[in-house]
Amino acid sequence: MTITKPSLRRKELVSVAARLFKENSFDRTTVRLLASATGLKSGSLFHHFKDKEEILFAVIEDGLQRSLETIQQELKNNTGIEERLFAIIYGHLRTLHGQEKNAHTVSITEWKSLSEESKKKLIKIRDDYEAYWQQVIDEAVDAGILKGNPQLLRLFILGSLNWTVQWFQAEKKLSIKQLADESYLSFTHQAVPAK
Amino acid sequence: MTITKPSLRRKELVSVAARLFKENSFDRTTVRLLASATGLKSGSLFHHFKDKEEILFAVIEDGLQRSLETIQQELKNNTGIEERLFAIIYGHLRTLHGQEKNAHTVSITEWKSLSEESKKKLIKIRDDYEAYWQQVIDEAVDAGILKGNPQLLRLFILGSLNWTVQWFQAEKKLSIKQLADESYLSFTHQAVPAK
DNA sequence: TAATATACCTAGCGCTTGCTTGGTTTCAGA
DNA sequence: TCTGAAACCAAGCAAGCGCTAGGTATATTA
Repeated sequence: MTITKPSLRRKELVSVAARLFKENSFDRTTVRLLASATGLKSGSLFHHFKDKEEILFAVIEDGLQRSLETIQQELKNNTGIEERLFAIIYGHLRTLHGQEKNAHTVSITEWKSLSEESKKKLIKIRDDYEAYWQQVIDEAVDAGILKGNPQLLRLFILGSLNWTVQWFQAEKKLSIKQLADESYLSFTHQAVPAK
Repeated sequence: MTITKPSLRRKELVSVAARLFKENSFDRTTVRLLASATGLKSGSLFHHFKDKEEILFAVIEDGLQRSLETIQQELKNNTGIEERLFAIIYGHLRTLHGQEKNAHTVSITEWKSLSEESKKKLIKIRDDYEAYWQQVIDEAVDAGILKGNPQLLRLFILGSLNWTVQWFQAEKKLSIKQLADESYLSFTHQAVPAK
């Protein structure tokens, strides 16, 4: 076994880094800032990570993994196509705006800051995630709930949801649930099915 | 008159900067890189701009102005609500992906890199732009072409269109016109009206 | 043709960045 | 209680950053 289980401190660093990367961007978050936010000196970070990019990698991996698990769970618990479509939208928005939201946000906004090598390692999780989405959208188009090209629909819907990180603030005017309701309505032209 | 008309060189710098800011981001575009891409030495940039942020300001101002003029023109040439909705979508996508696309893209992706002071100066153009959008969407909802809360619809539609900068490459698989068609279909559930 | 402003270059300053090195503390297991 | 590894710190290096100062070309106008 070469994989060492992440230490408590490492987990803390990933969590704090996620917050800072979201607030200031990866480039403008210095190792000194991250260190002082954790009560460490800057040099000590490199006992836990070999370089700054490895921190970003850990954050994004965490964000992708979490969001994947969330929608897998959502889809397991819902069978009807209307329920499934709403569930995947809601799941996506929950990991973007709920608790521990920062990592998923960073995995979207800072993907471009990863090295090509890192992208290669993480693309599998992303592809998995998108495959789940594509499946649901294909079904929804077949059922006549959505209209248009399924692949483009996936990009349009995910795009509009991802873009919410630019403007949505949970519980300010709208709850995450309400946001999901409205998104569902905009794309399907019908209200969310009552449970 | 305190406003001096921009020199040829300045225009060239803004255009090249737009390209580089889009390709590498503002933070990772050094003044040395921009200078050498224009055949200048790094110090000479500061004869045209007082600092690096002023370059970003000029790029974003250009991008906002251009896109505003485009949709104003589009709306002037179209009267029916279906045509107007399609026209504003198409106009937005054209400034994002057509010729001179870089500035509009940067005005979206690098807005957060502006100082608060700069944002204040430019927010007026952005507000104008969004007001045109809101107007069209309000009309479309009234006419029953779109379903849902008009304000949120604006955010969802613009979000999905803005997100295309992450994945769309003009003329590779789809033309900009086709992309606009598909977007219109996804949100309205009906095909674009024939001219 | 001389005067003047504009455009550019050379050289480098001062600062911040990610990261390293070498030594010290902390703490779990024998 | 001793020992070794893991976790941390103090100090600072090398490189890159935005930007400046002072001088030189180039072009315009009188």
